Amino acid sequence: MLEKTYNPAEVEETLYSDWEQSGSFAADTGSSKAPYTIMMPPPNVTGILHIGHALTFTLQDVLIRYSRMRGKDALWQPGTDHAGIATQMVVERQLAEAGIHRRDLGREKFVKKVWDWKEESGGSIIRQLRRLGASPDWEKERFTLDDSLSNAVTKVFVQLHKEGLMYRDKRLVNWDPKLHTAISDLEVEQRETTGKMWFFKYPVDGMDGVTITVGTTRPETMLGDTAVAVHPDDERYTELVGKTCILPLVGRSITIIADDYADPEKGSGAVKITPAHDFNDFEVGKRHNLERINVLDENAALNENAPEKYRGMDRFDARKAIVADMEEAGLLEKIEENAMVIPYGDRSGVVVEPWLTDQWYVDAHTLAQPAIKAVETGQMKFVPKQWENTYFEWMRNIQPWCVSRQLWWGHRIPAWYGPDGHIFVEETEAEAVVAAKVHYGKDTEIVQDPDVLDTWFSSGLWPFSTLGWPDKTPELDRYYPGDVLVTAFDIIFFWVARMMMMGLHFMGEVPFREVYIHALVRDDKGQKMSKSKGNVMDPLELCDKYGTDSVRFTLSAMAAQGRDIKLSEQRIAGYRNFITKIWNAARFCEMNECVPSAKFDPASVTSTLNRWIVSKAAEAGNAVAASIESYRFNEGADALYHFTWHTFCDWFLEFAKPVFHGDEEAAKAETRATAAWALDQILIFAHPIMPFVTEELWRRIDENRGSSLINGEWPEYAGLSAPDAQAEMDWVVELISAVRSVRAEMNVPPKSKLDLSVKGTNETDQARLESHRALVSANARLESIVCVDDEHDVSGAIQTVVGSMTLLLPLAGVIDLDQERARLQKENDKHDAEIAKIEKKLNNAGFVAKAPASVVDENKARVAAAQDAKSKVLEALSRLASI
RNA sequence: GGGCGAUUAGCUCAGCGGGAGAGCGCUCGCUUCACACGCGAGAGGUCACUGGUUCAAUCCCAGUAUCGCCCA
Repeated sequence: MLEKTYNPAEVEETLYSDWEQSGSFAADTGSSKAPYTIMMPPPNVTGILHIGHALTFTLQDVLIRYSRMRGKDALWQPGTDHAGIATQMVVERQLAEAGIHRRDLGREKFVKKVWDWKEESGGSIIRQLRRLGASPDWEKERFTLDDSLSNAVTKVFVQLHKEGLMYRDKRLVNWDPKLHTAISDLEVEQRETTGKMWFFKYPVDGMDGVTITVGTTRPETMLGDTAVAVHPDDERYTELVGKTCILPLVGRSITIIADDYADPEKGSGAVKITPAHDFNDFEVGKRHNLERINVLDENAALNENAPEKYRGMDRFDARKAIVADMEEAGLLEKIEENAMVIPYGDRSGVVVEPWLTDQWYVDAHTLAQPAIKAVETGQMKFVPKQWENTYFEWMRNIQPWCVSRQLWWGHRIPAWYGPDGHIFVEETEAEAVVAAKVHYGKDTEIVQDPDVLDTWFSSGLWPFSTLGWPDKTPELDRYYPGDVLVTAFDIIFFWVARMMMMGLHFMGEVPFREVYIHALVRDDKGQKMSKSKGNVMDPLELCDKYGTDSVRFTLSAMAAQGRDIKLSEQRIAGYRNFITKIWNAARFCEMNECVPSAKFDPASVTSTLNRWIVSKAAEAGNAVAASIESYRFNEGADALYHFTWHTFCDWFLEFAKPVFHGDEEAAKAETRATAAWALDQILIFAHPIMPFVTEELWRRIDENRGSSLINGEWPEYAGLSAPDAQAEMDWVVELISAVRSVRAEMNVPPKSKLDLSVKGTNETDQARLESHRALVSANARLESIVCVDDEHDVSGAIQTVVGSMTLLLPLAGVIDLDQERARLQKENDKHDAEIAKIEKKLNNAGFVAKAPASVVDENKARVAAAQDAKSKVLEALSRLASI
């Protein structure tokens, strides 16, 4: 006997390990089934499961479990990402607590420490994933720093280099002065702030007392100025172009140049040019062949190129000092408030500095071309489609991708330098040594590049590196390309774009056919959840409180396309109740000896009631399947919820009660078998979303099944449609609802049973009444049901209209005539409104002429029905008047 | 500045060219032999605003307002 409520805590762990140990999650390379592949976006090894993970992994698991039940050989490839900066920061922080800096340890020891940390505390997110019920093929779990994946990274780097798509260049990078590494454009967060603009006067050479005023937001970088620019058309400055001015505090003579970059509207119209410290100025510098003077060190403090006084000062201290010194020199014209955007490192949270360094770059522009084309031609599709725009926008304007990082944790760049700086890019040191010998004509000492690669470089290879590439493995052959990638929009650039470029370049094929972009779970202010903002919700706490299935169902039900999710705990509680409802439906079936049978054929049932529920179950199952296949998880969840609660529980089981309590053995047997079958269907099509409770019930309902639901088969619901049975049961539902409505409005005590007389019945009505007498009586709480003719005395009866029938309920003594009149009047008004609305349409010649015939007919039928009902109500009203 | 999205019941949100929906909340009545995490019956909405297209607009188009996000 099932308990009164489902207790998730008791079953989840057992079921999960049972699934895992029985190999239910494993893909099978030798299978004759068609493959279905999802690459799990590898979470950071430092990651803690947050609600966004819960959403994305739930949806992926729904797809995987569904596909598995659909007879596919499903591979959900799991793993974790080494997360260069994030992981290094975690370990550095730990060391810092012990007062140790990574430099004290040295590279080798430090990297060892990180590995130790990874083995001990890393990957907790993988354990948390199990709590979520996720069913990836754990045997195939990978880590981006695994030997085989690292090997792939090296190969890719070397090949790209050989093809000229990977190169070293001296350019401005986004330098993080706290982490001491370059970061890519994507890792920079642009924050709007109100800052200041300082107006400095630079004395013009040879023109006594004449100055040119430049507006700047970065006074400290003036020490590296190598020009002043004005717009060529700016007449205020025409005379000064070509002349030189003196850079105050430094004394260097710099040229006044004309360049379109200077905006006459902004500031004074003249702008100082610091090619070594500003991306725009760098471009201007290139056009005018200006010297690049770097005045900052790796900490963003002033370096030896600055005048002695400022050397070693932090950039912001230097700013104050310089402004003060300029003011003292009488060269500070004014200070204005200025709305501006300041770049911050997304990991460190400090202001990022454009800094001139040598870095490795990927020619993303070239790689992007096939990746753009693949989406244009539909080889890869975004769902929802609108995200194509985001993808195209970025891909078409893609910048060289800086992939080197000045970190120790990550894939070491396979490049070695000779004494003269000559670069050797090879897969191994041995090969580099050989190359150097060839190049120099003798054994020559070479030194490996100390840098590592951007984490996203290896992530970009994930769809094929995890399958064994560059080896030609059976897995690679079978599971690439994947079917769908499921992710949030925020990593379209970081990851999706990179996988597309790498996949197309190295595999010659897109890495996946579709990308489903789901919502972002935001906090109550609509803010993106992130660790740094500290506004994360803990899905595991919710799982503890409500059960994992409740959380999964809630997330699925809210995963509508195109809008972000604001999650409320109340809603989870509501869906927990749904699970209890399923549980109790099963309990009811158990109490009434509804046992599933393998021999049961749903197409063979005979009673209207059973044909009806079979038909409805098939509809629901098909609706859930179609929803999942089109990534409309919310619609699938709705279909499931509605069928289970409002069709199966509210009506079918209630209708089955009189059968179960009756003495027609054949009907009883069929209805029991049908109920058991329908319940099984609910478990089947609920399983992808709610794996635990469904599996538990599947086993508890029939301990001799010998199979797990996870390995169950999703039936083809064909040939089960029964429109006649549906029409008939709809009629019954309407009848019962009408009686209940009157009872409630008239405050009839629930216990008292009424005698129902029905007027205006046709043969169909009479036959239906006859065959459903028991269940109508039970559900409407009736003592008797009789059909009467038009002459029947209705005095003292409440009347209500259902279709062409008028229901008469004897409520003499309880009827408040005024109340009853008001009730009927209200009903009448409703019909009037309906009739007016439709007639207006039908009276429109254009409508009748141009609308499809079916729509016109439908409206005609509706207005006829409403008129019929109205006349019945009017009749009732007139009878009332005559009492 | 450019782009995208949102505006529907008290709240959170579905729907999207021909009958306005869900969950929660609210009201009334029920210890009805599966379930009070329940059952039954209800209340509640000029579908942001203004134009346009159409026989027909909550839905399509244009504009306005407000809010949010992304990119520069």
